[in-house]
Amino acid sequence: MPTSLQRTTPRRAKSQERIQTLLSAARRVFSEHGYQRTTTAQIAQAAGVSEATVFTYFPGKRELCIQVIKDWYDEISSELERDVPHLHGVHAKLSHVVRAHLVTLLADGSGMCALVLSEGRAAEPELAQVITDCKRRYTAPLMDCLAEAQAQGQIRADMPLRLLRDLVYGSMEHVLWDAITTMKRPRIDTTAEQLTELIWSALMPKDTSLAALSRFKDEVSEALRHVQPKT
Amino acid sequence: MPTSLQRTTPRRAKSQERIQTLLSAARRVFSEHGYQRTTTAQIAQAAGVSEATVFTYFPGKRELCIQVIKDWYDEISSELERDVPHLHGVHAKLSHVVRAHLVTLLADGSGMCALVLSEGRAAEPELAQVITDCKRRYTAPLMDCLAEAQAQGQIRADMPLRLLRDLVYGSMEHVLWDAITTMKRPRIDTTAEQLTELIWSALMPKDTSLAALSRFKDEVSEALRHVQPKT
Amino acid sequence: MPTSLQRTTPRRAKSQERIQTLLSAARRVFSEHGYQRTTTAQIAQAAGVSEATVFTYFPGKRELCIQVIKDWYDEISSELERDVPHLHGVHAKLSHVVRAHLVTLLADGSGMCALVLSEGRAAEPELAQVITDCKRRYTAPLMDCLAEAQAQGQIRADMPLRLLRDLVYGSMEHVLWDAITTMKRPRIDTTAEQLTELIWSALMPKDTSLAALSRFKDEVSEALRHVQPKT
Amino acid sequence: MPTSLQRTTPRRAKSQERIQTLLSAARRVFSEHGYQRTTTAQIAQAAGVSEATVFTYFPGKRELCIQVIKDWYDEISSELERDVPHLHGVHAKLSHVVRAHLVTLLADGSGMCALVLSEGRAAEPELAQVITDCKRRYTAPLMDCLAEAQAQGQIRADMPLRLLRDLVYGSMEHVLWDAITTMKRPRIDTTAEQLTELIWSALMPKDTSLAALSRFKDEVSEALRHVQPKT
DNA sequence: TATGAATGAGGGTTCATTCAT
DNA sequence: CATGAATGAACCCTCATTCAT
Repeated sequence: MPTSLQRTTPRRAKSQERIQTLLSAARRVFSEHGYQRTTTAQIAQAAGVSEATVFTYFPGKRELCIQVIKDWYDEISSELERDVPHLHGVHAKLSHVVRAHLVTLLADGSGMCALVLSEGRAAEPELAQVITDCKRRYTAPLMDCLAEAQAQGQIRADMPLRLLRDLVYGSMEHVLWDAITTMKRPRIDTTAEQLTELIWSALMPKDTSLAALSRFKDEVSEALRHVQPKT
Repeated sequence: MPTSLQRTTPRRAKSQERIQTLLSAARRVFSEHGYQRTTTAQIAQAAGVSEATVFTYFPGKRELCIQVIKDWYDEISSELERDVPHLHGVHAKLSHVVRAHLVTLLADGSGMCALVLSEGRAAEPELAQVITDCKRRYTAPLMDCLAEAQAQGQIRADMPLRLLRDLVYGSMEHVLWDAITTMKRPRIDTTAEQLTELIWSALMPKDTSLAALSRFKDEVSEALRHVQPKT
Repeated sequence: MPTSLQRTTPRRAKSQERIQTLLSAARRVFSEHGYQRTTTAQIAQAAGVSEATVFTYFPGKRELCIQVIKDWYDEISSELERDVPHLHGVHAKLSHVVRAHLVTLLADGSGMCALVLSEGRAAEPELAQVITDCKRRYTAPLMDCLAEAQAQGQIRADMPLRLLRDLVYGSMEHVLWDAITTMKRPRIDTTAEQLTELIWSALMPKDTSLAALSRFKDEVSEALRHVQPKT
Repeated sequence: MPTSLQRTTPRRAKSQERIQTLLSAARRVFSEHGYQRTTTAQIAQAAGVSEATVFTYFPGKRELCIQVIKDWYDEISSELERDVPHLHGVHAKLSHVVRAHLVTLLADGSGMCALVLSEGRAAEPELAQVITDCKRRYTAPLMDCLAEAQAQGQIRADMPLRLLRDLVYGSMEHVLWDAITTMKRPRIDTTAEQLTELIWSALMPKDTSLAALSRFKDEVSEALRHVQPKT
């Protein structure tokens, strides 16, 4: 499609552009200073527009920040939703999610990590609620996987799923916040592997006994008999 | 015998009493509204004194909040330091710490939980620093125990201690914050036991062969499912 | 043609106009009450705007006052810089400066005199510094002239220039402050002439002797021979 | 008289002592920080008493400061009143007063100089009034002498006495304030001599013809320079 | 639509002074 | 008498938000 045609809807396009400019500027400023310490004046300046224009497109500072957070979660949630299904096995998925989480929140200098970790618990209740909601979708790919794994006995089923989520994401948040406050960036790969391993140990059914292994041996033998070529 | 007409907040109190009154009032208000949304006027009113009196005893709002937090951490840290040494075995200590943590932060209606969880990540850097420092002492009884246990091979030594701390306290914070935001108080006993059990599993030294097998099993199972779909 | 209903302080003014309005109002209020006793609320009221508007245009009370003082010194310094060079002879320049100083500071009811005399010595160090700096420029036309006159032997050179400045401006300040505190306005013309005469006596070289006059007579006679028409 | 007897009026003595302690402490603090920036708390602390005690002996901060200033002026005025009469001749008295003034205000580190110079013009009208009054007595020894000298034709009588006072004390104040703000202590002896000499020149009766000639010379010289440029 | 301009609604802090003990 | 304790009354400043142009 030719570029020139896109000029047929300049109004709308302009409007959308403006919104994007604002969101982008707002993300930058909110990331750097946090919600409370960011002023609408800073955002307007960063976006190169007047302060009033911010309020033309967003009802207020809070709503703008909410949108920023929603958009960001959209991005990283989409990524997970796109990638996780292609992985096979609970362990692989867990490993991927852990690594992706750390990479996303540590590797980029976006500061969004500090924003969501901080505002997720901040005094602004609406913000905290939005973050809580966004987290639900973000954690779904892994949680769904874990739920299924529990149902199939691949991981221990004697723990509420909710607690597993606390274990996984709580640990990671603690790691991240520690990194943020101490300003020491840990080796992401090592940390991801270690964290995965730790969590994995916790997830394992208690009865991973020799008996179970024995049963498993039979399964494998039987299976192998049916499989010849490299899939 | 004191004056027959006793007031809860006498108009003229001894310095120490007034300080306690103020700290107590401040703890109540800060707990309920968080640091930022609390005004010095609210604190003064809650303490039954004029706003200026607050500043007679504390240099400012921040310092008052810091003292509130320090005092609270003092209390719960002392408790741990008193009780933990009497327990024998890593598991017993872990179990106690987890349970005490949940009890302290969930059972009382003080709201201090929300305050420290929230302000520990909030925009006021000085507060966050104080909380970080207090946490160090608070987590020491368990962390010392875990360090020793690592040295003696009672728990896995292939993980940095720091990561174990993230696992333990991160999980708990997540549980707590979840409880705060959803306003659903979980069964403390059950949750404490389950959490202890989960963490304990993660801490156990790996029986390498079993673990490897276990993970191998997961991979193979997953592979089989795809190789011979719905046999 | 502008709107038929003109206000002295239109609710929406151009930035420059508002700044002028504020500076003008501030000059009035600061002049009357001095820096410390002036409140930002008073200035806002005098300018017919809200208190917040004051802070839209000036970083704070101090900066506003500084601007008021700078502007005022700009005016009177420019005047001197414009007029003094057209005058010939040290005496004429001294006479003009003294008269202009008294006229400026006594004749107008601006009260700026009291402000600069007072704040020039007040507790606010930044203000005092600004006034000191402004005075340097203000006194330059005369001081440069005196310096040159010293070099050419027209006035006594055995005194530090600095002391001559103290003599000239110290005397005048004392006269002015006396007028302010006693609320008696002296006859400006008379006072200016007398003060000039007093100072001039002090500036004269000690050796204005007959010998020098004798030499001078020759000079004049010689000169007159070359000059015919009325210059 | 034996010391023990003085103990028969301990109450009164104690009271007087306390007042002296307070005045002494107040002088120290006011001198250092100026009136406005001094708090009653500072004074109380410096005196080693409680803040309330200050108000037991003085109606308020202002009155205390007034007393401090009065006492100080008493001291230096008494000194002058004691010494000046012993001197003979106008010049000797002028010389002494100038020197004594500079010595008193520059040599001691009391800071009273800055206090009276500053508060003499400050926004607190009552203080300024007190200082004005004190100055009258302080300047009297010299002013009386000058008045008499005028009557006797020893110094020029064509100037109001008031103006001579402005000349003398204005010059000195300017010198002092300059010293205070630039923090450069001038050589007191040299400055005193030079200032005396300058002022003395101004005070001398005009030898009318010489003076007129002198001024005429200045005018002619200037004119000649323009009439026959660069001959 | 975009904005320059203006502001309402607080917030934290200071300090001279009062008063019951 | 001395004071520990308490406070009333300001004051400067911030900022999200509104509105006329």
